[in-house]
Amino acid sequence: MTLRLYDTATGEVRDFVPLQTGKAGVYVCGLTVQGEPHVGHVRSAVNFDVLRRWLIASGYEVTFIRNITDIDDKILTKSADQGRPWYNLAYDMKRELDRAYDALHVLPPTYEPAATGHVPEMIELISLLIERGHAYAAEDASGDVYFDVRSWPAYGELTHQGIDDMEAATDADPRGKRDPRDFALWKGWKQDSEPVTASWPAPWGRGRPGWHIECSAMAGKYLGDAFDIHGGGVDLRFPHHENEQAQSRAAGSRFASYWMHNAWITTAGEKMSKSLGNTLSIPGVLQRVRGIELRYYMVSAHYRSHVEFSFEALEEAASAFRRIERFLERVETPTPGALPDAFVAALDDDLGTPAAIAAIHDAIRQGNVHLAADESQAAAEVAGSVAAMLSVLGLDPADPHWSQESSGSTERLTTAVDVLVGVLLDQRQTARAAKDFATADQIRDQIAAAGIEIEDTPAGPRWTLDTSTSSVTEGS
RNA sequence: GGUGGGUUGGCCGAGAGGCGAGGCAACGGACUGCAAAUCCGUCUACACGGGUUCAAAUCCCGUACCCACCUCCA
Repeated sequence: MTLRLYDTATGEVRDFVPLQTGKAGVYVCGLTVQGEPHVGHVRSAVNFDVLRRWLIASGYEVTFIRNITDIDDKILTKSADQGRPWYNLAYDMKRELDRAYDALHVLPPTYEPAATGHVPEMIELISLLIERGHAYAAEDASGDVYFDVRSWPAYGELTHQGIDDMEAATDADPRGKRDPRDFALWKGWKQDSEPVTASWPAPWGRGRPGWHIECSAMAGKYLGDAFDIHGGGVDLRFPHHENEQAQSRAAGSRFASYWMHNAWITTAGEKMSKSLGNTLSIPGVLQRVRGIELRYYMVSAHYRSHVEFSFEALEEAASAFRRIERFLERVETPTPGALPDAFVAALDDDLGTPAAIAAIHDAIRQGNVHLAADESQAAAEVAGSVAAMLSVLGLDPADPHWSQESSGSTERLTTAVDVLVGVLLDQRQTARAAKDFATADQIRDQIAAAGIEIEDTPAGPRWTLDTSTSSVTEGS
């Protein structure tokens, strides 16, 4: 069984053949840190995190690079509006992003290069492109440097477009471009509107790097002139990835062997208005469900499928996930288990996470049957297998990462609640033994009103927090 | 205009010529003092119109509607 991946460049699912046996180099476009991360941003990160975990589980030694863009027009504009240095805004938002990644258990990359830390590499690359006749300094006084699209016949190959078929750029300002589709590799410093801290010296004058050149320079530095997989959101295919590939190849690199793009997650056809944007920010969504449940929701759809985000669907996914957790909780000590063939086949088929999750649910039904039949050994084996599958998807509830949030005081609180609920449950058991069911039910209702669910099991009653009732009501 | 994708049961969401993915919800049954959890069962869907085929949700042609990208975007 070999891993097969959908490659945007060829438009088909094909066998993954790494450049070096047993190794995989992956570059994923991270974010421009200019605002609070929302569910859409994180979907990309989660999808490529699953890719990474699966490569590792399949025996690959993975080098995983995900950049951050910490200088661009928006950052400069926003920070100016907010009256603070651009690097402070970028840094704050970067920390916000880290928190979001962490909340979703997205593993830290091998390295996370920032654009501002790689200006010399970019200047070197731009110089090379100029030397080779694929880039030129603007024919006006802007100080910009552009990539010459017409000098690279393969331009458009990634997205299967011909230059002449592209809509003429409506962007009003052709500046000193030879062709409207030429894109900026270097942006000259605008003395009157941009802080000097946002500029770097270069052979063609002070300025800052264009967006596309960043990724080419950083991917080249950390993964070499040829690497296996380049990923990002669908919207990045053009122009970002097309441009990246063109400039890297024009500079003599082979660049990525496979291009993977995740689909969008959107809301009911509406634009992300301010109010919607707020509720879809990661901290906002995490007031409704736990991070592990949000991750399950994202993983339960295929990464190339467009997802229409809704809290209803999210809650539904959370319910499904709780079924998984309940099974795991009922098994005392899982025996380390292997990944079922169906699960492996699912992920090998272009990361078929929905089928992989179906395999998990199949195992759980089987495990529940074992539990019902009091076959604890068999159940423990199933639980081990389930845990192994969940772990590959970053969804193992037993992973210490997920309990990180509960600090020592939370643990003590849990213990305290356990004792208190225990007292009530003892009273209820006494009432039940006396067949005083009215009292027994009254006690259960009181406990339920506090958000705690009671289950009577052969081993006695047990309580769990009722996570399905949202602790937070929607604001108006 | 160009490029890419979509329309699946009450809902979410897979599949991509034949074998009822999976989940959520609902309903019936078992279990329970009653519940909950769990198990068993029920709900047999693929936008529309043609065509190919022994066989089509899946392939082909056409129609409708939707979305993304071609400008910053995960």
